[in-house]
Amino acid sequence: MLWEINSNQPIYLQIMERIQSLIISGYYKPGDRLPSIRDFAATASINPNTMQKALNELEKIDLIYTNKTNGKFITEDTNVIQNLKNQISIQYIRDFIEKMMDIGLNEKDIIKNINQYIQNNLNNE
Amino acid sequence: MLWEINSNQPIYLQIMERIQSLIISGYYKPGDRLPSIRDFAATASINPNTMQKALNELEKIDLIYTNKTNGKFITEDTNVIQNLKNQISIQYIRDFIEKMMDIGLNEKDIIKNINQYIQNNLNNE
DNA sequence: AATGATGTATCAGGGGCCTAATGCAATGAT
DNA sequence: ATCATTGCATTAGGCCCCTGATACATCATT
Repeated sequence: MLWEINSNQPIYLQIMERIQSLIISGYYKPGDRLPSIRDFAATASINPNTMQKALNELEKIDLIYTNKTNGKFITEDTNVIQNLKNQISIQYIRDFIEKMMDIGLNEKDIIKNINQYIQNNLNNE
Repeated sequence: MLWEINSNQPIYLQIMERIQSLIISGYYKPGDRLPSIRDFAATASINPNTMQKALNELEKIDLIYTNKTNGKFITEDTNVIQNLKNQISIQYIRDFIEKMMDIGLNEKDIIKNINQYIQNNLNNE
């Protein structure tokens, strides 16, 4: 698993989004136990305090919960996960289209370009 | 013109990308003179130092140039602009697809979702 | 009962970003 | 010549982020 850190955004937000994706994609399943903060931080090569901050963000939106001193676990409410997945995907699309239109491309350009990109780069099957 | 500032990324980078889009989209044309740093900063409601930092970034990639004490101007090399536009659009597509796949969507999902979004939200003509 | 693992909290130091306030050199306009 | 404009540079202060170190309470295990 990769934990690439880009310098232009707070690390704790990048980690937050990364783990969020792992949950939404199903890599981590409802009820799964996350690694301990210390282990998790070591794996991601960041400070435990920073990892804690990232996990707190995920707890704020009910994606994970804490079981006393047993650790942190993925929510068992699949609706929370599915709703977030829908919301995030729409947000990604919205941001993407906005950026593309900002540089002067219209709907047709966008559709054409992305189809072309996928044809050229992703159909390796 | 809107100058929305988001808190999770350095302001000078957001301003840099914003002006870059204005050039790429053709709002600012080759040879156009930009507002003075002081005026530009006031318009965007940021500090002149921050605006200067943003403009320096644009100058680094030869998108603008400085004419002594006359001000800063858009490059007259249309190739630089066109190449950057191509590069940026590919980068946006790449980042978008990566994020979408990170949350568990495949190529077909992506194409389907974005087509659906455009159908529902952008065809107001 | 003792130990280890876990979450949680705090403190100090450093770095980057942003603002505010100045100052300076060069150029164009008057 | 004088003045305003412009780019450019510097300094100081504040804020947030990140790290490193440390400490504490709780729970499960032994």
